[in-house]
Amino acid sequence: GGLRSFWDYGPLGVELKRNVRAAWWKDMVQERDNVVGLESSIMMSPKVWEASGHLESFTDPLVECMSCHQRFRADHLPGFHAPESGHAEGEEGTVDMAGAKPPACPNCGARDWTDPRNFNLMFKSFMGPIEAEENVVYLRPETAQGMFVDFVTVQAAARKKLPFGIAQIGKSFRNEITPGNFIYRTREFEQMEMEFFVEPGTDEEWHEYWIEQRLGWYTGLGIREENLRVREHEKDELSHYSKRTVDVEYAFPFTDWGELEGIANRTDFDLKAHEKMSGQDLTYFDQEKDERYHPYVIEPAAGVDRAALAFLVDAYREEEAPSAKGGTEKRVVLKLHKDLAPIKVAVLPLSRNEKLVPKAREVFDLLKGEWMCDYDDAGSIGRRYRRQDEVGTPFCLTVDFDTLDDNAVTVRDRDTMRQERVGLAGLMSHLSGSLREVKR
RNA sequence: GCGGGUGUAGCUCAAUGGUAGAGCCCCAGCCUUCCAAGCUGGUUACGGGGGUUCGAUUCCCCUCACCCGCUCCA
Repeated sequence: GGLRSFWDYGPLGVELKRNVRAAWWKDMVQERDNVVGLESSIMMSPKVWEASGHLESFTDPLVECMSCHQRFRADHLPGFHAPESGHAEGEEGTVDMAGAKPPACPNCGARDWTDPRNFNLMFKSFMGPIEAEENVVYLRPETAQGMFVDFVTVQAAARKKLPFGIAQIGKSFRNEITPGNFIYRTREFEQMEMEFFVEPGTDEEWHEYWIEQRLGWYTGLGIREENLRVREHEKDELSHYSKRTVDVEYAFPFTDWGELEGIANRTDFDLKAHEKMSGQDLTYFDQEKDERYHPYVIEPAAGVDRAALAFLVDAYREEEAPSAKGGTEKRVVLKLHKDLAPIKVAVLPLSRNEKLVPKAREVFDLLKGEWMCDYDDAGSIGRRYRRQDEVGTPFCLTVDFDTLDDNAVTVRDRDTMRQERVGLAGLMSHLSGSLREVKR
């Protein structure tokens, strides 16, 4: 049996996700001299979540109509007192009867409610053998706090001056009330977050910069522009830490638009909050200006799983292709960007002929150290091409009887289905050129 | 969590109160030497538990999971 909202990625899915992470890391860390990486732990001192506001603001007080069983946020209905914030989930509030009747249910009009109940979105556990309140620990609901808590240490160790960023990829956990839509909203998910620390006053400009950068990342990896948009958050939907947030949204087939990434101006909220809680000085010393201040933070926060899903959906095509019998037939092909394709090269002997197989193995061995390759000798060559098309493999190499004489293979292109003859001596460099990242 | 719906093979479906078939896929062999060919054979399923019954995939209950809506976010 499964567990609601938890998913496993199979052999191809795990490669796709690895490639999404790698593409992000390359773009955000490797190719920038003002961004460094970090891997912080999933469990942190509960004080961190107290300081960040997640213990308080990640709590939704819910009431349920006893008549129609619809649920509403208690603080959105007049007459309710939510449980005092910052306390344990499950704690009950009260109905304020001083204000006459309880509110009418917006759905059915009844006035019969359950008591408001706090629902915190953080998973919790207990550290050590005693399951007591003082031993409660939380699974992080975002990776960002690691960057804030470690800000001073990383800044000093990496010897970075503002503006600079700290990037992290890792799992986060949120006890969502309603997960769903496959891997779109899950309770365990993976984030790619970067906190970019800037001088206050330059934050709005940098915000614009990162919005543009992040859009370019998606389109550079093949997402069609018409399926992307940027949406400004309304004032009342801003997170507790945010001055301004825009979402990068994708036109998922199951919803009109769904969020891929949030790009937030977190101001100096987090650094100041941690400073207050810990007593540690979290200011930055600006040598040129000879002053100390709390940097503002611009945060592009993306979901690995959502990005993978968007890339997958966007790449799926059904095409008319000529068939061997003369007519046309449907060809299913994943036109994934080459950087994202789970398998880069498939090695296919034309048949299981005893002379072809060892030669094909030789070609596979030649390439396997450099790229994720597949070896397949089962079925007709046409069938094997289509299999690779379906999983988005950019190139198929066919070892035929001529190979035994000319030491060359046929390189077949996924998108054009065209073939060219390439000698084994130049095969590596040929493929390197073909698979090289498409520069924006 | 609440309301509604649904669970049969990897996928799409079928049948049945007497323990399940098909197409596609997959595997093996033959054949075949560049775009899902053909022939032969083969693997794989009633989500789980309980009840009624001589017998349950079928009827009932519970449970788990998925889909749609409410709600939320990376």
